[in-house]
Amino acid sequence: MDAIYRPEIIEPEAQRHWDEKQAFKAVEDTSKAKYYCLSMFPYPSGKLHMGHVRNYTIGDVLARYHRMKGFNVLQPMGWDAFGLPAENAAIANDVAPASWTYANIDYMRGQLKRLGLGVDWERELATCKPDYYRWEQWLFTRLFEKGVIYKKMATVNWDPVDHTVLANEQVIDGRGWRSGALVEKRDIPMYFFRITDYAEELLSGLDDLPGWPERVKTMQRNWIGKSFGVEIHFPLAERHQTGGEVLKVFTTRADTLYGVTYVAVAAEHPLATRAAAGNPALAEFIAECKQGSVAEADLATMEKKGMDTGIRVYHPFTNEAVPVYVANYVLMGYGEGAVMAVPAHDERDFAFAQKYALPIKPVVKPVAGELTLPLSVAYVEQGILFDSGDFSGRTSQDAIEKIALVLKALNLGERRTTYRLRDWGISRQRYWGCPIPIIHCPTCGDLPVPAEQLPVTLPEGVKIDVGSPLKRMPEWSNCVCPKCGGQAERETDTMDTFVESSWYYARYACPDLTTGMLDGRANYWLPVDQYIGGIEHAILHLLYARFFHKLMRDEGLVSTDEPFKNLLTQGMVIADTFYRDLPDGKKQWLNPADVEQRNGAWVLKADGQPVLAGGSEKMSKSKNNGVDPQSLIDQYGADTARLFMMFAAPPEQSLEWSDAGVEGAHRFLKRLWKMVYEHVEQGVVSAYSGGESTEPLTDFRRLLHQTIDKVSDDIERRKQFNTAIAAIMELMNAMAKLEGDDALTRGVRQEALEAIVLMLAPIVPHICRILLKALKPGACLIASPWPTVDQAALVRNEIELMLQVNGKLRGKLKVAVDAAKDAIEQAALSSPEAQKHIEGKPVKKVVVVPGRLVNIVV
RNA sequence: GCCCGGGUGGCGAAACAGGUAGACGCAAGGGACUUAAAAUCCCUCGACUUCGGUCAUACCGGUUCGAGUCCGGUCCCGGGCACCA
Repeated sequence: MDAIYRPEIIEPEAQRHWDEKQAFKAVEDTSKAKYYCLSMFPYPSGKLHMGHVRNYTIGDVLARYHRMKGFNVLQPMGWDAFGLPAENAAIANDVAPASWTYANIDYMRGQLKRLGLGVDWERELATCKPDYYRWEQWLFTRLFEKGVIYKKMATVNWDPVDHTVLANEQVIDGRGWRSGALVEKRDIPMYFFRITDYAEELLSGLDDLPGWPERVKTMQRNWIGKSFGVEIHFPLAERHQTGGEVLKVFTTRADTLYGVTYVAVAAEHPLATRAAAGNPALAEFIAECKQGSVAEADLATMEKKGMDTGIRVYHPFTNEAVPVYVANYVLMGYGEGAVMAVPAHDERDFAFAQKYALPIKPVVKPVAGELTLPLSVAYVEQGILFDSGDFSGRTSQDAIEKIALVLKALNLGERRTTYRLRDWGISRQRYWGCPIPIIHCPTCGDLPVPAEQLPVTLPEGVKIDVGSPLKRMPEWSNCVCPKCGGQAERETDTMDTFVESSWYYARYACPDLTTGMLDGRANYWLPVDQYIGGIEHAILHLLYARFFHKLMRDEGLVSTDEPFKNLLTQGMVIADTFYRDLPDGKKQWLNPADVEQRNGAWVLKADGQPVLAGGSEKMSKSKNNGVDPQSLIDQYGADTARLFMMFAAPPEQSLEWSDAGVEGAHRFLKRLWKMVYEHVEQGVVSAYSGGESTEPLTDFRRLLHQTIDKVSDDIERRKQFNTAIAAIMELMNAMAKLEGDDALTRGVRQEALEAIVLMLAPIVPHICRILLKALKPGACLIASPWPTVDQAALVRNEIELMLQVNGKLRGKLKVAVDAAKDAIEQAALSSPEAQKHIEGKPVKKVVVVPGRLVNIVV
């Protein structure tokens, strides 16, 4: 064994060794329990950033740990290779998206291998390859025929200067990021997945996922947004006849029906369009509402505006006329695109009514007490109805039931359950994505591409500028109708990249399959036992993947209901952002590595000129604040990078990036190396295996086995690696104090070092491989089992209790481990520390918490 | 704006089920070794203190013998909001 720790030598050697042995090749084996450990695959943005290192190290620690515990482990890796950044890079650097993407994949694969991940690289896949996306297209055609996919109009961000559709990210302050033009909303035809058909199952299925973090399930529940309410019809004619025209609204607060003072409809609502026909001012307002982005965050924060349509509807019970407003805050896509407004009992309606001097009519008061009138804020709680006709005096809950019944009898509404969840629009007017396998025939309509003609291959090597080149490639889009044989055209839109990432976890089971999407191997490996990824995917990706799993199940492709049994959502690695304002009003984002602080101000290192700080955000390409781990790995090695990342914070917590402490992690590995070196230099010894002992050795062995117990629990149950590492550090500190070179002491030291090396192996595998071979010549790390706890070593006779008087710590008390409660009380009361603070005052009671403390209350 | 998290020493954090606040590490200061430096090793390290203690887990209030942990409210930071992935 070398006296000096040299990661630059031992790490490549270990990686070469594992490669040659195919150490991490996963083979289906029904004789062993399987463990499918999956980290979310990366988008090949160019270089790894610290968030990737965190994600993949967590996954690798869990995979290697379970391997040591005897599981048949699968840990694959691949590339989420379609997407917008490739098009942006292609425009900026005048390269084809495909070659940019493949070059990034090659570079990042090298970086991942350098991290020493225990990945089965034979299963690697890239979603931009036809052998992957052809099965996505195949499933699409089946779902299209089944009616799970349909076409309808949808609103997008339209850049009127570049004549292109913009992603929400590309709209900055209501303007296109490249052109600077004011963005407009535009309706275009798109394909949709009927995810709302699965809303109920997606919601109830969350209850069967005990291995998911509660916060993720809460977010998904809120996103699906099941609400029980009442659909209410407001007739358009004063003397309503059954079958006459009505305006439908949905509300969860039917109890406030008598407080309705206006009805608000979305700008796209047919009633608004009708009213605008003879009203230029209204038409102009509706046009104004159609400006700006479609993002909900923008809609929700903009100024609430509205305009009277002049149309009146009639209250279903009182027959009073109610004005219909067009309001920019009403969403066409939710409910009926119309809401009944009750200013007295809804904050948003209250503000709107005040702005437009509309009446505010309270009809619900608290169960105990009265409303102070006039209202200064909306009263939004439920309560007791008043001024509500026959319903006055009823509770809100009761009134909702009764009102629904009466409406039903009048044929003017009924109880209804709605979901906030909307169908999933997957059409993208972009080039670098999976082509939607549809053929448009002027005589036969929209037809799915026949299975034998799949895949519809995306032409690579295409140069692009603004917009999708597919729309300008008739040689690609012209085709023959599979039904009538006439001249037809291919769909030129591509799919949302969330579609690819919704099923890749299943394809890893059989990435080489050329005759189908999935085979029986998928049912061996699925569900994923442990899924690890950023919390930013809590809703969209994880919901879409759950949905897709159910679609595949209903096609008979998989046999389970849910794809991911256990989920670990790692916190974001965030870093400062810096920028400069460019003359054209755009921002130039600068990497934190190129920026430094001089005299209290941030400047660019290159030119010394000031830059602006933009706050901390998750590391991303768009904000250029990713920190490349490469220099860290080059300088200290992969083990140090892994150890440092795992020690910095618990996985679920967000982590502000700082490299302070890297030295410490490296120092720890050097210390470990030295400790093993000095031990083995004295000759081979076998580990302590029972028999005689001394008090210090018994105490040390108790700590050793407590540590094994704690580290196992930290990794397996708590998935908290920082405390596992801290416990091992404590153990090593205690061992450093252990004196003597006699055979007994050296045997205990051998036992401890073997355990330490094995416990650290999932985190820092390269160094542990060498250290284990030094400790036990001929031993193979990746075939070694996890250390076991010697229960006998844990036994103790005496414990220390905290002694409190009135909840304040006053001393400590040593008692026998099996001491009776009375004896503990007596010992506590008679102790000098307690006597001193009792000062003769009467003792009210004594609280004894077994194994913890005694509290004397005076 | 809405939904979900978070806030503890100079810094990253620990305290797992309401029971010793600050484990472990970083930085800093002091010392040993060295011609010197690096490396390594040892010690100190929340604030105040009359050296008895007192205060302290973003802020305000509550429950409890006892609150970083539970409840109500406020402020700040991060994630998501359906076309970034």
